[in-house]
Amino acid sequence: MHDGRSRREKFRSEQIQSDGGGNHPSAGVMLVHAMNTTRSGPPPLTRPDGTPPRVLVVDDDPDLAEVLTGALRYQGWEVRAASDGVTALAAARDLLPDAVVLDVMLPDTDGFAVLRRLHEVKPDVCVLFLTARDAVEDRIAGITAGGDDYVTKPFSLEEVVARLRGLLRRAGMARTREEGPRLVVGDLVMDEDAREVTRAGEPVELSPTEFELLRLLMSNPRRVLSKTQILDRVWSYDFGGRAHVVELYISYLRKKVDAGRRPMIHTVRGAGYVLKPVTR
Amino acid sequence: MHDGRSRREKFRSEQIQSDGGGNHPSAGVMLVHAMNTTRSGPPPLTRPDGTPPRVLVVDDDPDLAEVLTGALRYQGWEVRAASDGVTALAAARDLLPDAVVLDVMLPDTDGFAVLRRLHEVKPDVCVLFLTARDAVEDRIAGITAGGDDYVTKPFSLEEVVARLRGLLRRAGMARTREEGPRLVVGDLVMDEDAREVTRAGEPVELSPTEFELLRLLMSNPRRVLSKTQILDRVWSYDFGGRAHVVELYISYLRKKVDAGRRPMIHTVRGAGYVLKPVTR
DNA sequence: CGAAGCTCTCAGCGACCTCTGAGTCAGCCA
DNA sequence: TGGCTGACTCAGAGGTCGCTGAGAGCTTCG
Repeated sequence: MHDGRSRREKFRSEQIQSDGGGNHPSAGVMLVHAMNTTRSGPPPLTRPDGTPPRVLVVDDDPDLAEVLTGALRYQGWEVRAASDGVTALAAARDLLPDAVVLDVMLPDTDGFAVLRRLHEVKPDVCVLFLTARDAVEDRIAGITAGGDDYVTKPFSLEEVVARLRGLLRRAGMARTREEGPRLVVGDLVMDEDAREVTRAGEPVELSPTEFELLRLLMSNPRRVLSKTQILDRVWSYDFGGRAHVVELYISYLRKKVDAGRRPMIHTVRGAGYVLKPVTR
Repeated sequence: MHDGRSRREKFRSEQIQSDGGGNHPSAGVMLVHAMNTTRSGPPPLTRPDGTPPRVLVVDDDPDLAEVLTGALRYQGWEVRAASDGVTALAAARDLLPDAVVLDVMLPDTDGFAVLRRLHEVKPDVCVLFLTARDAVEDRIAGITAGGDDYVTKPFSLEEVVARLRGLLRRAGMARTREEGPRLVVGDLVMDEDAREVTRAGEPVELSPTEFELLRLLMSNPRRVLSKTQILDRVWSYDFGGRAHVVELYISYLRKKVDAGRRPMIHTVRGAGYVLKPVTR
């Protein structure tokens, strides 16, 4: 099937360009085929009136905005995008969003100014900041004290979605079916908030990447995910590596999750990986 | 039928660019006439109002566009084709498609731009990208943000159709008769997402090609498929092999699917193969 | 400043898949 | 019946895919 080849080669050339010049190639570039399949497992969030949550995406990079918009819409949420502060405020007044994804670097206005005005429009809005890694973390830290959150670029889609889901949940959006922020597949249980995982009651210690990968698998039980899909969702968009890392991390997960027990992680040769409860 | 030849040559040259000149002996690879018979088979997808899904095919290669259009129409869907970004958007406004098959290499526009405009026209449209395996220029190998997907050239028609069906299903097109992503013929059951096949409840292990072939047969129960048709749909269009492989893989399938049981796979001498439920 | 942990690269091995070739069998027609 | 064509199967070469150990660069933490 489609392996990561084209992607890989492309990254290669990008890397060459950017290795000479510094950091990330213009973002947006390789966001790409991020979540090709999967409407995923966890029950959707809804507003008190039963309608889907409303999210406003504010970023001046149209490609990045497009990808984010798509990813969030895919969660079943109502999404609108804006490319600068002025447009954002207009959209906010119209949409009255529950949450805003806000790039702190905007062409016309300072992100924080926008933030202030946003709260005037809708006081209880929660905000997920997008910020460069080396940006003034203190200011962010100060701002996010109020229940907001932030992620640094480059990020993975899985991460943005998870954070946003966390914000919305804390802001009072209920899950329709279940209550807890827990993923359960067979005797494998993940508490997303506490970042704890247990298999048959026994705790499983995972590194951040392992956790993220397992979350993706548990969100899509019984569904084969290709290495490319996994790469696109778990790793950040500027990752230049090959699909090989996925194998590596699957191998790590197996050692920790399946360790000696009956395996839940299965390889489907030529297709990808599946997580499914042990059947007898 | 249409000339398989010019098409073949065209594909061949494309592939030479990308393969670096791999040697595929010219063979009677004739795409087309794969789907020029009448409809049947798997439970069709429908839109909520009962009408067939609408799909827009955007590709600047008229031969490829034609082949795709034919294959999708054969699924019972309403299909329109466009050869560039501008035409595509116009067609999208008119047709309001549920899904778009989009070649990322378009003469006039950037794939990202088209994608953005498409979403403006119809926010919930889902997109299947076609991308060259190593196209240096397509910085978008995929762009899949939401419930989108992509396939790399050269692809097999079967793969495109399956992916598109997956997208449509997840986008809310219900099957008229059945619900799940499952194909059922007699006691033979295929779960496309989990990539699992069972016969009379017992699991059947299949290699990727075997799986693809069986999917084609199960999508066309009780219909005779010629070896050429099978070759065209299961193998990618640049495959240089002969029809002999089909016999070989049918033989493999028989060992695994029919193994000792009453046969479901039948040979129609001089015509092809059929899959049908066991009758008594 | 050293230790520990995390992420990723590299390389080797083993298993599996795909396809070729050749030999055999089965059906069809003169 | 003999000859022909089409279909089936076996065996095997070659390639691909996936798994894992070893270790290097980096960050974090004490």
